[in-house]
Amino acid sequence: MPPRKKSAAPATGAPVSMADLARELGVSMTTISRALSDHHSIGPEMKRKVLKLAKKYNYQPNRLASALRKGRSKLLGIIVPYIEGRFFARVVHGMETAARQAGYHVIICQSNEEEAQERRNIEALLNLQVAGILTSVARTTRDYQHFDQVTERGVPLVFFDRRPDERPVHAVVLDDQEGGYLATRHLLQQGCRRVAHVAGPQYLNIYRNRRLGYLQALQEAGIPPDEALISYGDMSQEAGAAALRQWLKLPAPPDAVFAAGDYAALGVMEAALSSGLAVPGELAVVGFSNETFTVISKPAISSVEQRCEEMGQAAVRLLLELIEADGSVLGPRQLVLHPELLVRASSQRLEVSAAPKETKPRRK
Amino acid sequence: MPPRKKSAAPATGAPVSMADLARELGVSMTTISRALSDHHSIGPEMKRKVLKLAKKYNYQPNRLASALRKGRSKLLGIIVPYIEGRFFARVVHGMETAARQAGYHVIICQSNEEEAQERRNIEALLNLQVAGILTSVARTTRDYQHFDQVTERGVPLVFFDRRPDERPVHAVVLDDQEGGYLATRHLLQQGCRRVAHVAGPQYLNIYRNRRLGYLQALQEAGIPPDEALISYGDMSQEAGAAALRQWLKLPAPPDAVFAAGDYAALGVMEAALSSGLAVPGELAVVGFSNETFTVISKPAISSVEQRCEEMGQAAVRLLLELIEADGSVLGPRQLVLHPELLVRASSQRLEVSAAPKETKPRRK
DNA sequence: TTGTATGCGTTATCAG
DNA sequence: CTGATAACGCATACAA
Repeated sequence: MPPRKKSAAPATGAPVSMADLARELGVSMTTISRALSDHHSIGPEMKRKVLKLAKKYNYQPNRLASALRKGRSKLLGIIVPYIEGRFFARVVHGMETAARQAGYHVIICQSNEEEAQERRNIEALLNLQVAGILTSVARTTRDYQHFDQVTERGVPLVFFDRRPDERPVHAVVLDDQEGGYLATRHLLQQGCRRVAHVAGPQYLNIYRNRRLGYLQALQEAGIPPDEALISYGDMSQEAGAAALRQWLKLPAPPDAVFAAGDYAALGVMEAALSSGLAVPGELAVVGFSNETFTVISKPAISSVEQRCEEMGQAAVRLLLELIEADGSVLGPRQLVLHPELLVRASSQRLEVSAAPKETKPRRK
Repeated sequence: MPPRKKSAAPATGAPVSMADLARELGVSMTTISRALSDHHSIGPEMKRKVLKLAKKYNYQPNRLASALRKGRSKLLGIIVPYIEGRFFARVVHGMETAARQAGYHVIICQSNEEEAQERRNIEALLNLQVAGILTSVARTTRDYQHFDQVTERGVPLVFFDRRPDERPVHAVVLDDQEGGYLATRHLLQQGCRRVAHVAGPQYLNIYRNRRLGYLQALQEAGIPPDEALISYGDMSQEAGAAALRQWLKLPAPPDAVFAAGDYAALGVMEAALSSGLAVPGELAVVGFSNETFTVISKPAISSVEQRCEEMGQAAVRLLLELIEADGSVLGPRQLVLHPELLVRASSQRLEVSAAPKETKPRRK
C-alpha cells in the first residue's frame, strides 16, 4: 500500500488528523487541539490560521479517539422493547431530536420484551462507553441487577414509561392514574352512571394506575365500584369485544366503557354497534393511547394522549443533566408528565354548543 | 482522587482492562488479547486461564479502543427522514434485528426531510467512524455530493426505499411499479372498467413507479389511459376525498380507484360512502402501504404491503457484505423486493367461494 | 501564549 | 507459543 504522505493533502478522501495540521502549520498538536476547541489560551491570530487550514483540508475530528481519551463518548444508549410500535417510535423521535440538539447521538437497541436481551444490550452499550442510557423495561424482566451494574459503573440511567417499582431510580413517566381519572370523570360528566372498565395485566404498573384512576373518579362521584364491571385481559380488540358481550348479559349493563387501550376500546365499540347499541348514545367509549385509527374510526374514538415526544425529550434532558452533574446528584429524580384527554365522537353525549370536536386541538 | 489499585479487583464497578488481567496472571497483554480473540497461537491451557480470570473480574472490552486501533467500529449509521412513521419504524426494526445478529449496533439519525440536516448527519456518522451507512434520501435533497463523500472515505453506503435516480449506487428498493400493477390488475379482474388513480408527487420515484404500474395494467387489459382519471396530490386523506368528488362530476365516473397511499384511499372511500356510493359494489378501492387502519376501517381497505422489515434486513445484509468485501466490490448492487397485494373488503366485488379474506394471510 | 510528554485500551508487528 | 513495543487520534498536566 502507498506510504502515508508527508504533507496533508486531501487528494483522496483521506482522513486528516491534528498531527497533519500541526506539521503543515509548523506548530504543536496542542495548539491545534486548543484552537479547535476554542481554548482561551490561544491567540486570535493563531486560532484563525488553524481554523482556516482545518477548513481547507476539511478536517474532521475522530470522535472515537476523543471519547477514548476523555473516557466518555457523546453517545446515548436507548433500549426499547420494540421500535415498530407507534408509542416507542414517537418517544425515540423526541429523544433523537433532543439528543442531536445537544450534540449527542443515539444508539437504538430492542429488547424484544426479553430480559436476557435487555441484559446483553446493557453490556454492549457499556462496552461502547455510552455517556448514559435511556430505557423502558421489558415485560418479562423480574430481576434488575443488570440495571444496577450501569449505575455502579458510573453511567447515568433514566427509565421512561415503564420503570421498576419501588426502586429509587431516575424516571420520566406518564401519570397513568390521571389519564384513567380524566377519562372516567369525563364519562360521568356526560351523564353515564354505570361505567365499566377494560383493564390490562395488573402486573404492569401502567395498567394498574389506569385502573386506580378509574376507581378514583368513581369514588369522587360517590359511585361504589362494581367488580363485575371490570374485565381483565390482554387489551386486544377481541378482548374488548368479549368484555362487552359479557357485560350485555348483566341485569344492569354499563352505559359507558373506559378501556385502558385503544384496540380494546375499538373492540368494545364494534361489539356494541353490531349488537345494535348506539355509540355514544347508549354506550359511550373512551380509549387510551391516541392511536392513529382512533381519529379514523366511525365514530372517532375519544382517547388519552400520552405525549410521547415530550416524554422522550424530557428523558434526554434529565439524562444530560445527570451526565453533566457527573455523579453529584443525590436522590432519584422523578418527572411525571400529564396526559391529555382528547374528546371525540365516541363519548360525546351532550351536545357541545359550537365547540370544536377535540377539547384541545393541539395536533396538526 | 484515589490512585489506581495494583491488583485488579471489582470492588466498585471499576472497568477492568487487559493490562489488569495481564498483571494478575503475570503474562503479557499480547497473550491476553490473543486468548480473548481466540487466536490460534495460544495454548489451550493459557486460554482457559485467561477466560476464567476474565469471567471472574467480569472483563468487558472497550469497543472504542478497539475501533480506534482497527480504524473501524462495529457501528452502522442509519439516516431516515423521520422515525415516527410506521414505514420507517418497521424498516429500522428489521435493521436493528439484523445488525444485532451480526454483532453490530445502529445509530439512528433523522433528517427531518432536510438536505442540510442530512449533510450534518453524514458528517457526524463519519466522525464516529461507523462501518457503514444506511439511508433513505430526504424529500428536499437535490444535491448528492455529501453521499459521494461517504464512499470516497471508503465507507460503504446503501440506500433503501428512496434512492437517487440515475446514479450507480447500492440500493434495496421495493418494486413499486409491481405494486401499482398488482393493485390495478386486481381491480380489473374484479370487473372494473374505469379505474382511476390518486397519484403522489411525481418527483418521487416511488409515486412515479406506482403510477407506471397502474398504466401497465391498463395497457395489458387494452384499456387506454385517461388523464382525467389521474389526480395528482399530496396523498392526504383530504386529497383523496377531493379527487373523488371531482371524478363524480365526470360524465362517466370511475368504478374503481387505486390510490398510491392508504390515507388517500381512505379519503376516497369515505367521500364515496358519504355520496351514497357502495364500496366495493359501485366503487372498488385499493390503497398502498398496509397502514394499521386499513384492517380496521369499514369496509377494510385492500392495500399493498411493502415488506418493511425484510427491506431493513436486506439492506443490512447488503451493507455487511460490502463492509466485509472491503472495497473490492465493483459495480453497484441492487436488490428489488416484491410487494404483496392484500385483498380486503374494499375491493372484493366477486364473491370468493369459501376463501379467506386476505389472499395471503401472513400477518399475525 | 505555546510546546513536550504521556496515556486512554486495544491490536499489529516484530522478534525471541 | 509468548513478549516487548509501537501505533490509532486526541487531550491534558506540566513545563517553558
